[in-house]
Amino acid sequence: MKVLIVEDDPLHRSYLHEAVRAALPECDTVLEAENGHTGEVQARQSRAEHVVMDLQMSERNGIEAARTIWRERPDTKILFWSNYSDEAYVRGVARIVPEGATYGYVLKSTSDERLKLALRGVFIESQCVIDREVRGIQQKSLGTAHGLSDAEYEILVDVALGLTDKAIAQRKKLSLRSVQNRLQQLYEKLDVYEDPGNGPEGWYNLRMRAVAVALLRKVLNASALERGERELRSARGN
Amino acid sequence: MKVLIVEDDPLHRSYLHEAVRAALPECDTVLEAENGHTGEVQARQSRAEHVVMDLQMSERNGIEAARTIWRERPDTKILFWSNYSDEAYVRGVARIVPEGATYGYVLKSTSDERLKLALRGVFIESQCVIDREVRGIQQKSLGTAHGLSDAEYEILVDVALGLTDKAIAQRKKLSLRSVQNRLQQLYEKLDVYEDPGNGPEGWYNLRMRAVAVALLRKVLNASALERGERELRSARGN
DNA sequence: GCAAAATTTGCGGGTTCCCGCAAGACAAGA
DNA sequence: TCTTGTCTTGCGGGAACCCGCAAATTTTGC
Repeated sequence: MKVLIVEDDPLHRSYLHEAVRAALPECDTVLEAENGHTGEVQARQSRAEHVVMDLQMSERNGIEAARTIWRERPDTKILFWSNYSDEAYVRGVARIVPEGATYGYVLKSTSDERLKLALRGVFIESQCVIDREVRGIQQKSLGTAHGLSDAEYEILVDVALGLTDKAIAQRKKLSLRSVQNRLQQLYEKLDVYEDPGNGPEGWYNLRMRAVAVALLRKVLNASALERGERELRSARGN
Repeated sequence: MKVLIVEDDPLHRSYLHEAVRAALPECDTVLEAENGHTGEVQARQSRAEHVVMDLQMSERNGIEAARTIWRERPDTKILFWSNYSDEAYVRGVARIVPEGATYGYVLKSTSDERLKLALRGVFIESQCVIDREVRGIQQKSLGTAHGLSDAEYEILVDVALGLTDKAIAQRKKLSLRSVQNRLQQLYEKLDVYEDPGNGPEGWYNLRMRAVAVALLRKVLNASALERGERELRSARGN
């Protein structure tokens, strides 16, 4: 059994190495990669079916890398291992998990014990192991309470990239007014309308404010923006 | 001699602990804090004059903590130790350094040797030690080439928070038109005007696009936004 | 102290955004 | 089939944004 570790921080990498050795005596080789790009290459060459993946690496982040790995071999088991449980990351991972794939998502702050359980759960028992905190975010993100639907999320990204309503309409094959409707839903859900009595009226530019709120709440983050920007550019150049 | 380490990641914390022990034999006590808030408290209680500070911690980030520490004792020597050299962080640190204070800024990816040199340089020799990469960002940020002036940066933050032109005018005590002028400078510097021939005209909402570009280039980041939001709220509630 | 340079301000207009209103489109269910 | 609910689209208008132009003001350099 082979395990590939993709993690850019050397300290965390060697910690993971130890953890894998300790948790999985049946594992005979542990490979390491220091960013998403070399991670993809290593996974392809070594045919490793078990991967521990950091999100948020320079060069190429974990979500991108995981996507291409899963595209090539959808039965690869991936344990995501991240500092943050930003809604944007959780949503990003959920978007790329193939049908029936087994994966896990644990925070770097979890105990050694929990990490060990996650490693065995995902790699040996083929369970999906998701940390409580992360699970909480996932629920919130799906629960219609103040969670955004996929449609709303996509339009949020487009707006955040700086596209006009017209451009979004064209991209999404919708009428101008429909785009604006979705925007209004977004404004509602993100609770952007001003508290009456808190400063004069017209204090906020709703469009911008919605994005600001999304960023502050981590519904959106820089890495999601980068992803959006790349997609936009590639859509242009075809 | 006392050294206080403020760092939320336990692995990095113990690594730093070792590094301090090795680099500074004259240091008799090493204290640790796991976020900005407890860091401030520890600094106050222990009267430590030497601090190694992570930026980007939950609870209270390094810039905030450093500011209050320096406010109480401006001669404290602080070595910032961060994963990133985002322009927003570099600018954030530069904003709070008191006149004549000695500090350093090194990346977590530097070698043990360079870290050691930085520790001795800042704490013993009272030099300012700044990593090459960080220095590069600093230059770029100050060089008028495509760097933003303080005025432009501030307006960028206001826009990014979602304020209307009118609101910004009021806040900054300027006329509406002046705010719009500053915005135009911003659009120019961030190079937001579309490549003619790249899609139809009117593809971008300049206001939003400027913020998106700033985020993508790390001129602005989530932590700068949070800082702005706090300031905004406190300005409201007085 | 004065002239040049940079900033600030007002005006006017074209464009985009924000949104209420109401008429179609489509699916699920009685 | 008819109702009910959700989603989409068009129309219209008020507000905000973007910006060229030119006068007023402040800052800078000598």
